Amino acid sequence: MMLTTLTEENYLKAIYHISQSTQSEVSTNDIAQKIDAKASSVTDMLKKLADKNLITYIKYRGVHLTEKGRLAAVDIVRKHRLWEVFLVDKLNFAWDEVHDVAEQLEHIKSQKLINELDALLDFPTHDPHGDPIPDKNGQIHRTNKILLSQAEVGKSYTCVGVLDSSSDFLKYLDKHKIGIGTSLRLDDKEDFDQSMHIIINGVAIIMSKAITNNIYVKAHNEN
Amino acid sequence: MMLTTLTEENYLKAIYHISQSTQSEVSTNDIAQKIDAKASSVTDMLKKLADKNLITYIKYRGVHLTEKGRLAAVDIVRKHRLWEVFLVDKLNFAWDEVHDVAEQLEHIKSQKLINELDALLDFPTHDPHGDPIPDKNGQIHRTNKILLSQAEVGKSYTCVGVLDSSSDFLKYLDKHKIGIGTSLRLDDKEDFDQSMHIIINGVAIIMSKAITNNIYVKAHNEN
DNA sequence: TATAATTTTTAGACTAATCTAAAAATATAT
DNA sequence: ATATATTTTTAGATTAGTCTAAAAATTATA
Repeated sequence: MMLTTLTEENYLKAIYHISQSTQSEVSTNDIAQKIDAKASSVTDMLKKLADKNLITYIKYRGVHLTEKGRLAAVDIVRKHRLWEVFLVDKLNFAWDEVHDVAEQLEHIKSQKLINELDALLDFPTHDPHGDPIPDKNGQIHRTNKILLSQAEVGKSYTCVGVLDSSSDFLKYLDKHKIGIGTSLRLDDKEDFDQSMHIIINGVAIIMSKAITNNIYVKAHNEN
Repeated sequence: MMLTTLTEENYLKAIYHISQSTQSEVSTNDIAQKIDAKASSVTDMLKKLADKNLITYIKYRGVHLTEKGRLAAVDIVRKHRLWEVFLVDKLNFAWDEVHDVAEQLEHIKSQKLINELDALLDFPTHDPHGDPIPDKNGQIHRTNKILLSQAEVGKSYTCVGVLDSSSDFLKYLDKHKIGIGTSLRLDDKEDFDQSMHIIINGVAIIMSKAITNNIYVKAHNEN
């Protein structure tokens, strides 16, 4: 098993995350934007990753991860999310403070470390933002969640995750006492701007589409 | 405050540890040996560290840490030792397994992380090998320990640390149920080879000078 | 104290990851 | 279908950290 450098790992992770949303081939520019590097730098790295059989790369045609590359990427995601749980559950980090530190911790190389951490945290299935934690074999147990913006008026939901994990957005949620597991009911929806009337803990608040588009929920009485 | 790279941190730590044993100026060759690099590479790095005011460096004369450099080095040592405690106390690592992982973890940059880790571990003062953990201000609380080889026949002692932390040596100690906090009594000492007759948990064992030279003890009824 | 041995530094080169600027390929629009 | 715009790649340079080989300085020895 060939060692991956920290930089390679960051590229794999970026390709993985982009391919999650686009489904199709991942473009050089998209990676460049995600990594915050120039497209020319990305091209160089893509050649390197292709040489290592971590991606398939055809000039001008974009890339996708090989199975080997996907496993490597998922392993980093697993570590990232486990560390996030550790930071929140054991070290009193707020959920908007964990990302930068987890970005560093995810690159620590030790199988025993991550296995024991998993056990210490009691084998969590989701990170503090509601994202699923891949298991040891790279399997991801997905919940059938929808965006709050897609919810039906009159129904009740549980908040199961967030799309945007920016600090500003998470602070908004904290301010309104919304977190993973919070129950809410959609009372009404304005046709004009899609803003929603939501009841949380008996309190009514109005959320703009910008907000509801970034909260994942699961309908009550579903699995 | 200027950021230090991972490599710079490793050099600072090496210089710190060497200067602990030698007291005087640290030589290029000693650093090269510790870092496992060529002397020419070390010279290059010394210039860089001197430019950053982390060491004072006079060509051909060796180096020593400035106060700024000492604080940076001690901060890394603090992190290393706290992580070692974490690995042993929370993640079930044996004391001969912690070093390599702690070498990686010590470079994670987050003040909050290390403060919270310290609290989680209940503010430990010593790492699993008995070495003192520097406090937040870089102060080190030293115990007046002696090597077991210097102990007096007939007296009782407590094991407070080890000099050699190699895996082989630590496994030897594990095998004979010797750890930090273990009580022992020096029953006799051979003039010929300085081997010692030690009583541990009522069991008598004989230790060669090679062993007793690597165990730190504190006499009973001392502070 | 002159010579030999050792240590340290310099000079020049290499690798990984990055950049800018220009060229090539692909996609879009008239 | 041709021109224009965008994306991607190439070419060449840069930086951090490392190396080898040779030169310079220091230390040890006779």
